[in-house]
Amino acid sequence: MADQLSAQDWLDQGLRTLAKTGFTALKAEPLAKAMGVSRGSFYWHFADIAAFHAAILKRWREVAAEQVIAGLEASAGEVDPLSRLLRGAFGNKQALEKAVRSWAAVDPRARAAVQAIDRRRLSYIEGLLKRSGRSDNAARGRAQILYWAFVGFALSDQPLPPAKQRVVLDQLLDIATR
Amino acid sequence: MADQLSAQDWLDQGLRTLAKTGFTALKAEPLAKAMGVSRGSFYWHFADIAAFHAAILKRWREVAAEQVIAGLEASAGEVDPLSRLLRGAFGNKQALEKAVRSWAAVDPRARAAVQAIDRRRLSYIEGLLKRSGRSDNAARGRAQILYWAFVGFALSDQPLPPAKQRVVLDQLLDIATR
DNA sequence: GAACCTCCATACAGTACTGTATGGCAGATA
DNA sequence: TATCTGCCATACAGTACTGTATGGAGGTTC
Repeated sequence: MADQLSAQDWLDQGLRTLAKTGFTALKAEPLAKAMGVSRGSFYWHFADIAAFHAAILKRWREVAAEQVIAGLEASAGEVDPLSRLLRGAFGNKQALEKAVRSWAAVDPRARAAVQAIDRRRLSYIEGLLKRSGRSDNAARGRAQILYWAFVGFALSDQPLPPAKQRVVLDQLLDIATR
Repeated sequence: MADQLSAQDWLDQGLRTLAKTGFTALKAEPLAKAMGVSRGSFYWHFADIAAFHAAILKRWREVAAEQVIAGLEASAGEVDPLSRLLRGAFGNKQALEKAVRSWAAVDPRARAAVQAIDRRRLSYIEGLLKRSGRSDNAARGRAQILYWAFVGFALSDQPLPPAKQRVVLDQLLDIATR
């Protein structure tokens, strides 16, 4: 990060504070203060707050589904991808996921982004379940339930003790593969 | 609702707008305008915004767990309570649930309320599962997964078509009772 | 019927923002 | 070296709130 800022720098900072403090902190003045510049920089790179929000959501959509799925498919073959997906999803903090979904309850633009991501991920999980030999109907239902459980996990902020986490993960895999 | 307002009237209006517009609408001036009075009434019934928020959360805690559980236990006996619980939970809109959980991602007081409710409901579901003959370990894991799924459902705003909803509910009951 | 007490309106100062207008500075361009 | 351009600071007006102070109308009490 040079002494000159780019729009990307603002987006990175935006995603960080989004994950850390929530969408209510996505405002020009506090962000500028956190980056050690004035709002003049902000309003040079973005037309207004709405444009900044839109850019943040667009950036999130890029990272949220594609990156994860691409990473999974790339290193596929060694283990069951569904198993690795569940372990990855239920093993991390998901702070950004939580912040965006909280945002979506209030802002229709965030809601649209979340809905798009949901469709993308759901159909991906559904495909994985079918690939491991489920009927269309069963795969659709299981995918929905597993994904709901992930969203619930992401929103809940009581990190399970590792022992219980293993038990829950085993049961999740059992539900997914039975 | 007489022409004189009570603190309870303000709380009712607060819960309505919370479910409808989200926690960002819980402000004195817009609420007063919506009720056709001035903020003078608000600041007579509540010390400040923080006190109003605390009262809203307290009220939500009263309704959120106790009312549901009490209603279930009262009319118990005819069907499996776990089945009725799931049908009730996954069959309604849960707009208030969504609003409060979104709030909890930003405000620590809302977060505390949600955590308290989560513990209450989780242990209740766990008890139901044990009652129907599960081991402690299995009941704990299943309860966590089912509850996560409920939270995910509550937060998601794509109402399933009734046909798919029946499929998902059957699978949920299968997961719960198998 | 005069002193309450409850509930609300109005007016004020203060805060935390947004967006715009303008000017300046440092480096690239010619 | 003069100019131009990309990036930022500063200053201003405007908005949407919060909280407080004060007063006033209507019913209650003695």
